[in-house]
Amino acid sequence: MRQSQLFTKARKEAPADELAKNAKLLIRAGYVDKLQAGVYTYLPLGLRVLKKIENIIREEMNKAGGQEIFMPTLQPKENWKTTGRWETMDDLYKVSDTSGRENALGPTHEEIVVPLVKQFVSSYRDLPFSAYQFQNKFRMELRAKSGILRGREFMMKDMYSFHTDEEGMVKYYEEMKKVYTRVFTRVGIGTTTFLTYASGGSFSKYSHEFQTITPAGEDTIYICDKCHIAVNKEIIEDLKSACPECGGKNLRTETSVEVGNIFELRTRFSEPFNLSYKDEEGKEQMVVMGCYGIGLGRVLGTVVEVLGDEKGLVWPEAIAPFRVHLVDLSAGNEEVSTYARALYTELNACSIETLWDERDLRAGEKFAESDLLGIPLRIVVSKKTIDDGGQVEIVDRKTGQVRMVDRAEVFKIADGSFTVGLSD
RNA sequence: CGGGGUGUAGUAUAUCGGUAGUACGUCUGCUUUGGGAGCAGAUAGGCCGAGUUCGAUUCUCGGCACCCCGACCA
Repeated sequence: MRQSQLFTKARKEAPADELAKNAKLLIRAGYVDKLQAGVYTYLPLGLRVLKKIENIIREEMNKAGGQEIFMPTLQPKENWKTTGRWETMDDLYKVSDTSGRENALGPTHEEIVVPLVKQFVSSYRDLPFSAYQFQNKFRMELRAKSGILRGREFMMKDMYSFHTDEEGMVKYYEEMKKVYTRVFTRVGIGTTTFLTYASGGSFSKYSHEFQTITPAGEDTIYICDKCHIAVNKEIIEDLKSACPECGGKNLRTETSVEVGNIFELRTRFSEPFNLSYKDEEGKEQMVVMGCYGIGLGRVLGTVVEVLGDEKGLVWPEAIAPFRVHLVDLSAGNEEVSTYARALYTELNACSIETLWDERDLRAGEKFAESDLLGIPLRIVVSKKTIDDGGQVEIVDRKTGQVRMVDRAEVFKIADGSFTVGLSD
């Protein structure tokens, strides 16, 4: 994409009232726009990142056998009455239309997915399976905060699994722990994200959260480095400050943000909707459920919190909006301009996503903005690089390492065999 | 929801009970071109409502919005 055609523009300064690093950087760089507290627009660059995160999650969910669906936001009051949550869920948005009909704006989708699958499940032969979706959730947070980390409307992946018995559900649940670990590794926060024991609420003994260490978080976790797991604040007392896996008491305290969670729902929702099946003997049994959530915006914001530096955003390759930022310093020089255009065309031909900054601006401005945008590899083309024997300069955004390389070498990026900053 | 803070141009800010100033941005022109460059010109602002006052952006009250702390967060 040509940067001159991008309708958003980077700003020099962040809004004064934003304190959260993720909000400051994402707004400055033109990735998101705040409409109101906890409600954000994803602009072209931000949406590209969000979609990449979405696709990684989609791949992993599909691998785990998940079937993608898309359920409505507008949900009839009756469904929520059935589970009792119309009254008990404090952060439920309730809307009524001119006919007086009341609906909930979905904060989660058990109330929808359970009646849905009830239509299709009647025998043990129909189980198990899992269904998931990417959907905007609405939660009336009394206090939206921390930029995009805690919003009132946010994109979430929610998956629901259905099983004949607890054993099958637990097996799948255990599998999902691994799937989630893979997701967070792939989006670039693997080393700072911990499977965390949390309170099971009304459903089971424990649930599990995925917590990423960052001072921007609002949770406290206790990490057992030996087992590479953590325990959250709510249950650390119950566990007598010991690791639930090895019993060790040598736990490290960290501030963290919850990027995902998995719950054993068991029959909490199958009961009220009477979601049952006939077993091998023809006996009626309750379907056993699990559910698995990941907040996409929160993952994006967390990556910014963890990796962003004083110059701006820093994206892991897997979720960067573009792979290459082609900084063209031709400044009206035909030779340089032609060279840059040809390079851009070739990069596109190799399917290397490239943002070409062909705007007529001074170099300093372009570099500063390039740093802000955080695209992993910067390729600089200028009079200087051309006079240097037709080489280009490649800069690794993360490490700041600079290398002059032969032009042909640039295209090794296409098959991943070339990365700046790695050993020579 | 309890407490605290802040509302002035697109952004960041200054001043003031009496014509609202600066920087950045944006627009025009010229120069410049490896770290947010220069010159000239232009553009654009007092959150909303009520009260006090000859006069309110400024003082008072109410509302709203945003940020922070707490509570809450299947």
